[in-house]
Amino acid sequence: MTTVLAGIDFNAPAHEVAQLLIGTVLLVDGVGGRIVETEAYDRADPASHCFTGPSERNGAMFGLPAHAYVYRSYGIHWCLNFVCREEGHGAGVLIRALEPLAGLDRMRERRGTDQLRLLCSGPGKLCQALGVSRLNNAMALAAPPFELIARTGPAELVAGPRIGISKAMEVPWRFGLAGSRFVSRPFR
DNA sequence: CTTAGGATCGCCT
DNA sequence: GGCGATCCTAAGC
Repeated sequence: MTTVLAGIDFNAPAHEVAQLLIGTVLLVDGVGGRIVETEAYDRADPASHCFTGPSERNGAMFGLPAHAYVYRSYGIHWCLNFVCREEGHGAGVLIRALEPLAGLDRMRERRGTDQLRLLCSGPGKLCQALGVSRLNNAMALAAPPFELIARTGPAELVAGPRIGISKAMEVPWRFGLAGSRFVSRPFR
């Protein structure tokens, strides 16, 4: 099984994969859009779920690269990560926001809003819009229902501190597509 | 515009 | 028993 998908080698540091993912298109069962915001988390990172080692919840992060790690946030929302592997350790990239492109009607139905900007502008929102749940945990990104499509041209990136964490707040591992109005919060 | 609080699950100390 | 890689709503300025 290859670790290369959409021209990206997932057997690489999470902060590199996080940048390469910006601009690629993610579909789940034909529903999705362009990735415009990501965050990287790795094994040496106190803010990461894998920092303290494998557990029932984070096991997928220590599994195969180019697979999904889905966890429940605040007991309510689902969040989707792409598993990377650095030096044999677990790491992941949190998918934080998409620019909606395909399956808009299904997204509107699942999200309960007509406003394009509110469909996928956050990790919990995009999982709801794409129908991602625990069922998708540890699934290969190379096979249905997942589909990852390489970007056609270069992407201009912006970076900043990650959102919603209380540790390692100085690490600038939040990445976005410059100028996109579909990010969860503006970059400054 | 900003801030505060509630929902609610699983892991951690 | 505490605390999140969140989101929504309501209230305050």
